[in-house]
Amino acid sequence: MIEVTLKDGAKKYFEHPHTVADIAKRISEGLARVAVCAKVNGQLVDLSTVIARDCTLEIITLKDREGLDVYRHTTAHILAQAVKQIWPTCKLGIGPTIENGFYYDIDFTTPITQDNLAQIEEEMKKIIKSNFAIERFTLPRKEAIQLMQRYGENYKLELIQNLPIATEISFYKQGGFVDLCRGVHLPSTGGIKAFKLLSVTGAYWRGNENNKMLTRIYGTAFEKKEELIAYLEAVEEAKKRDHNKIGRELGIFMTDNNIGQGLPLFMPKGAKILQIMSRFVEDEEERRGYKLTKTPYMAKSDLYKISGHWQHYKDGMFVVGDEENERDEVMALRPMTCPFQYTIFNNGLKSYRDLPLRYNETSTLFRNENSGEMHGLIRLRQFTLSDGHLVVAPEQLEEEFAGVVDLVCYVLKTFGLEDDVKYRFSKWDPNAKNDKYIHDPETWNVAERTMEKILNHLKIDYTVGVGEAAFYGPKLDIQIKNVHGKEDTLITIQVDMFLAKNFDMTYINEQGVKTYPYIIHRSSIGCYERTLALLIEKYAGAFPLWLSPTQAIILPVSDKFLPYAQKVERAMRLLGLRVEVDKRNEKIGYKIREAQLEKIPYMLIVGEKEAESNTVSVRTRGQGVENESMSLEQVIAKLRRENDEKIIF
RNA sequence: GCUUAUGUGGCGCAGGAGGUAGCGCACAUCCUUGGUAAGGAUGAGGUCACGAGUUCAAAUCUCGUCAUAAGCUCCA
Repeated sequence: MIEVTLKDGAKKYFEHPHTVADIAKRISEGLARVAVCAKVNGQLVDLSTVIARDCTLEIITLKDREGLDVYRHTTAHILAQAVKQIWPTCKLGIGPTIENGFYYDIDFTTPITQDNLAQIEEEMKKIIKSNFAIERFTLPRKEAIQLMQRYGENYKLELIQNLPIATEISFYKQGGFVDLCRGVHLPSTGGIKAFKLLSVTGAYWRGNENNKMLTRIYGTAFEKKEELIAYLEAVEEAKKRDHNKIGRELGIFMTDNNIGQGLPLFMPKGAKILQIMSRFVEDEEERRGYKLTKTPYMAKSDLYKISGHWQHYKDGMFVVGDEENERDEVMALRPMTCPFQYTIFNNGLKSYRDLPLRYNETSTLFRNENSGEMHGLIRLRQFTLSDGHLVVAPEQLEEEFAGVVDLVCYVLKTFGLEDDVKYRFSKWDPNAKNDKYIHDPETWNVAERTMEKILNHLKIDYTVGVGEAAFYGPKLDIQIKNVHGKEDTLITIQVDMFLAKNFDMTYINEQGVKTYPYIIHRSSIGCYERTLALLIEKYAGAFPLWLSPTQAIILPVSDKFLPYAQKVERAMRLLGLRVEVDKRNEKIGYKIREAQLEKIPYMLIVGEKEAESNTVSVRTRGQGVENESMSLEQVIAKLRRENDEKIIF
């Protein structure tokens, strides 16, 4: 007797082994129709898997995440089969599922372009229509290798060679096509109802830039056509919020061919927002006991040799002067602020009474990124960081770290971003290339254990990123996704274990002994440009009042009321509100439309009625909102309150 | 840096089988002084990213450079 325990706890008994598909049928015909695969004892398996022993069984459908992944993975195999049929000489790499679809990396002998996607889709449709059975089979390692050699699949061969020696190698066969694959798959190719190939890009084999670049075809698949269409529309919709598009449309920033990549120009509106942001951050830091510094944008190479940047980060720096020429003084634009603030700390002997010492600086940095890496305001060659370093005694580390986390959370909340971020504990990778990290496993372990303790104590919900640390220490990175779903670091808090020693930073402790301090390297809102990008996307350009470059625009109904409009403007400006008057000789409907498109929070309409009664007609940028007539004092009080309390709607 | 695309007046786009460019918005002037998402007329503005090559002739073809987008690698 075989006992099968279902997800709801019910038990089924069978005298003989049955396939998962059969068991599903016995449970219900309806379930059998929607079954995609199953979990047996928690392990994902094909429907054809034979159940011969007692187990727990959960039938997976397309409503489950795993089911959808299986469905998409099968689509990736159909893509591979189609490509092999059209270009028999191409070699297959890997074809996994990703968050919103799948991709397949393929080495084409003759490169293909986006124009070929339609052709491939047609071939895929034929394969789907043929409804080939998808059969799993396994081979011993040796035979698996022979099979892949026979097919000439050298990438698959490499994958097999990296599998543990003992494992049986599994393959899937559909029609005349065989692919190395762990599985799981649909029972036949006909199960795919809606898919689309999205793009062709390059991707290095095994993610290593020293390897050959293969062609990556991205695609997605859904249970129903309507879902596919809805997904594609949602992607298009998201692109409308793209900061790189609306940031330019709204006159926040621009770029210029003659100025260069990664060097945006902030126009008056963008510059205003950046100023509001940095004033807020600097004021808040001052309130929390930070001391502002202002340090040079460049330094002699000597400084970077002490900090280790010369050894670990030279490719990322803009070096000024020729090292080969003895008469040149070799300088570099700074990629980080740390060594400068450390130098300030070192000016004068420090006592334990000086600690914790919290330095902050609105710091402009320069990093020579590779040309393809720049992206809108998110990846730049020059950017300004809300940077800072806390020099603390060992026993102060935890409290100060917690203080930094508190500041960061407060700042995120004020900008309305607190629900959009994820925390990542970024560790070093002991197996990384020699020069990526300072090699001192013991210190790394100590620092990482300390940080882990602090994070757990603060009850921060984090993921771990191995190989994501800075060259000098582990980090708590605060991650955020942009409109394309790509994740970037917004804020970083690091425990720096090496640079203090390199710079011989010490303080005299209570016992009169020279001691190395701990250093927390942190930013409070990250780099302003990147944060601005994320804010543009979050609010689709309709910033909260306190961040809006123009908070209200006064719209006179006609020229006759311009004097009153200007009176209102003066009154509001005097109290620190950022207001403009639309003086143009246009109809009121036209001016409203323009203000609406500029996403100005408030429109104050003034005409005969208002001028006589010393009021304004208030319209908000939200659609369908009734206008409200308010006295000048009322509207000023309302806007000031909204501004001062940094209210986010 | 690599892969695939793109680069036409301030912006968004047409066109371009090689024979010296169009539209909409914006801008200027005039008419209209109009009450909650585009009133009308007239006009100015570009040698089609830049450089080289092919050609009688290039914005249109070729190559290179620069820039932009998505992805890879890298990273705040």
